[in-house]
Amino acid sequence: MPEPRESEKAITKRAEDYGRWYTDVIAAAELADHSPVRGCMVIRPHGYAIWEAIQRALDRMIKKTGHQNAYFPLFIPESFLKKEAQHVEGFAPHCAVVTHGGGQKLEEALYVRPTSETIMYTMFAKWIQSWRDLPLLINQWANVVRWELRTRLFLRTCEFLWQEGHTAHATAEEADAEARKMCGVYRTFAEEFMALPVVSGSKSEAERFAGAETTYCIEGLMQDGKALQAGTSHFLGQNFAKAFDVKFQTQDGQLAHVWQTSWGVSTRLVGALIMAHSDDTGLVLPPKLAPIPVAIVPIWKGDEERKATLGAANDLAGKLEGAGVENVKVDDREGLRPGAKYFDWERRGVPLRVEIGPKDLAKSQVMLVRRDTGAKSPAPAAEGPARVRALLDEIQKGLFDRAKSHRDAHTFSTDRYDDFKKRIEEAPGFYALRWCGSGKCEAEIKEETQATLRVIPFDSKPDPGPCVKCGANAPGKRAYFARAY
RNA sequence: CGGGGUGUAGCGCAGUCUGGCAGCGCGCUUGGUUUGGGACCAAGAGAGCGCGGGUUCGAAUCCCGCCACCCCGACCA
Repeated sequence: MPEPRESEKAITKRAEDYGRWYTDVIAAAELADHSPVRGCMVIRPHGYAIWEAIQRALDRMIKKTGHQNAYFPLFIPESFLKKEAQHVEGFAPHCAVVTHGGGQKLEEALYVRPTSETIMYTMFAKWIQSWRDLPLLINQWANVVRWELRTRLFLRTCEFLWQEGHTAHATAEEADAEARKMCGVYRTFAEEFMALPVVSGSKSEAERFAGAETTYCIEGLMQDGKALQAGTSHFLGQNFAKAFDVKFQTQDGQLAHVWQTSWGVSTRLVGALIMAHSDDTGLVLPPKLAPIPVAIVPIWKGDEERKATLGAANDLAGKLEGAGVENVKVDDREGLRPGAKYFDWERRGVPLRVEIGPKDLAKSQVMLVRRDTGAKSPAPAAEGPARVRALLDEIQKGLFDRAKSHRDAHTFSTDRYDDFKKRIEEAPGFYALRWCGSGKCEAEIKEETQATLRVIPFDSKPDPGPCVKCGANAPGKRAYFARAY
């Protein structure tokens, strides 16, 4: 690809400064902007359209697994938040609190929700009486607020959008299975829609959600070798049920607390998408989540050619819509030369560009250009719609494969601590290490290497041996450590 | 919250040391010619220099205070 013009702000090269590159890509693709309120972002139309695509696909999956959407209040009475000890300890310091309303000081302060366990389970307690009311499977799409000190667009902002699922079950086994199931749903979503390979598994005690018994997660690896938690799912045990008195009568007439789960993904996924696939030219989006999967650029000289190529472009767009490819964009802008249009769509991450010029019309063909590889190939006009569909599938798969080889190439294993310490500097990525399970070793590793325990993968076998840090027996699976966002 | 940096037109910057009435490129507007990888010509619009004080005949430039944002570390989806 050609060098950007000097006069225009260039996108910083990834190799030069990955953080700045990330910011530049977001600006160039007009995904989001910093708001006047510190730590908060404005999601611009193109960025929001990506979130909507994520929502559309994920909402369908959540409903297919039996959950229903509902909506709970933004405000949570202070006393609710304080009912579960671990939970309040984890969240209270990061909350925004409303103390006044209607010009008067409130009797009880209202917390702006950092997550909705407490308000939801207060209601669950009212709704659940019998085992027949279980399982209760609720999801909500909402905004939440956490008073973060250091923020980055999409990855960490004080307010963010997310989906939070909350369920109640009759048995621990069922609830744990639910938490695992939803982690699996996230994994499928990440891999099939985002083209992002992830490692799924459980978190360590130190990394788990405040108030949970177990936290499961999916972890992706970004192009710079840093890990990103892309989704979490928690088995809450009866911790909240006891705090909020969520009880039901069993089939044999006993009174029992429910077993619960909660799980969520957020607008952080948009950040993951950006960092997983984009390049030095700008945004690269997987076709399944691209607001505009195909942009058709007619090329003309004079009115006659304009009419002919624009006509062919509109014709193809119509056929694509008919073939199930929605939101195809015909770039009929006057006053912009074709090259300028190419750059424009490339920056915005449109997966496939179709060029139709007089030469193509003469040969009854269209020119197809992939965003991910830059490969340009002609296709007979009659086969245009079919070729476009096939190429979009190829791009979706190609992005996943590329991300997966990158992930695999940056997943290492070592048994020597000094080796790990050295290599995490030179080659960031996942490091599969034997770990004795102690929080002390985990904390020391973090202190000394800035790497945290990201995940203990589901699909790996126990590999007993000495703990990489203390040498004590590590009987279980290897844990994946990485530096993370 | 600690360390570093930056605030001048929508964006990127120059001007600040050595005070003298704000400039360049891109973008934008209008008209025309263009259109197979960021078009060209012409004419325009647009900021009073992050905010508040001060010093001075005069402050974007000097002094004091504050704020915001960015980057790097401690906490989190």
